[in-house]
Amino acid sequence: MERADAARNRARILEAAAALFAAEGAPNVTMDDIARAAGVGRGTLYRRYPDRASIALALLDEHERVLQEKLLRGEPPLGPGAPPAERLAAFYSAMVELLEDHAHLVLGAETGRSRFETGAYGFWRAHVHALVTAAGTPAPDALADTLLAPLAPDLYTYQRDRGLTPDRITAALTHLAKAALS
Amino acid sequence: MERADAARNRARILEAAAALFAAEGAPNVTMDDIARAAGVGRGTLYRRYPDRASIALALLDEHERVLQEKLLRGEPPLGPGAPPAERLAAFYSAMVELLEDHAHLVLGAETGRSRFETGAYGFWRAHVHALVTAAGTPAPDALADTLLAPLAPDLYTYQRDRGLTPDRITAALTHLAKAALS
DNA sequence: GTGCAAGCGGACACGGTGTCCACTTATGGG
DNA sequence: CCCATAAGTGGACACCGTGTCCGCTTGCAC
Repeated sequence: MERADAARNRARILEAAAALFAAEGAPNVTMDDIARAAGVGRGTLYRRYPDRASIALALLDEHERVLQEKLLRGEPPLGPGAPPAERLAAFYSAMVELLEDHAHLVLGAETGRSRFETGAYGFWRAHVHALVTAAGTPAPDALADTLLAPLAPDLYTYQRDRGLTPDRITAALTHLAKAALS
Repeated sequence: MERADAARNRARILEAAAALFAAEGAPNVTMDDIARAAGVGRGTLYRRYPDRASIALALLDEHERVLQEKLLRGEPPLGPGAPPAERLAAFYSAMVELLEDHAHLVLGAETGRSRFETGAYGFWRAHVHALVTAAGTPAPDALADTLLAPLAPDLYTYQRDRGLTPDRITAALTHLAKAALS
């Protein structure tokens, strides 16, 4: 059971972190900043979240769960029922939305390889792997990662900064999905 | 004009850095390590290379130039003359070879977004963009980045660590190339 | 009200980065 | 051949972020 003050502090930490990530960009926010903004000590912060990535993960968790639920049990084409190529295209489109809303705040903290170690990546990977296998393409193991690569938060923010619109990125991904799983 | 001792130190720095990157993995090597191994002071090191990424870049430069030359003026299918889909597949294959030889040593230093800021990425991007445009696909701007994403060094080392072989990765990329630019 | 464990927070040590400046040395002109 | 000079050198230093540790506080159950 969690003590009341602990719960309150957890909420304050997440709230403060979300605000700071949004204002400064996740990589520019230090653990110290977060602790100070939340009005807690460093020790308290580290007790729950050993690093920035785990805070980002906690902030993302809810949004990811919603999408995961839709993939497993939602309506086609996102959920089961549609042909693999269309399910992949729908997944891409949903992920672009998710990135558009949250990449600049949060995903920036998942720098480099740590991205692949998260549970979320495992889920996306399993989903795409199933689609790829259903479509009967060669080397499904490798192809699943390959098809997830364009969703790297780093790449997305880079593309957005270069002036590409979400629509245009989605268009490219839709073409890719249809072509790769035909 | 560069003084003789400066040239000698530059060579020693690059040699020491290459050895350390190979032995310890690029992210685990500090600037101090490199300076000590090269037998120069920190100031000397920083004078030429302000960070690890610039050292990695210098080490990669030669290999990248060779491939770039082949893309511009080499034999088909890598060079001009073959259909876009086959040129892209050949490019993927060559990049996998390059990653296999050097990713674990060097590309690890190009962490996160800095990858996109390098001249090399610009070159790959222009090349793929030309192929994509020639193939007449929609949203060529976005698609060029999308098709380069699977070559991220982070992803490559992750796939290799998970047991995927270069052959298998190349197979997935070949399928992707043929499918995307048909 | 009281005992106590969970929670708290700031002080601390560590390690890496990047800067700065007094010293050294190669180089080219006299 | 030697000297003036500017490029080059190297290590000391200050700064910053991280993560840990431990004495104190506080909520909770009885």
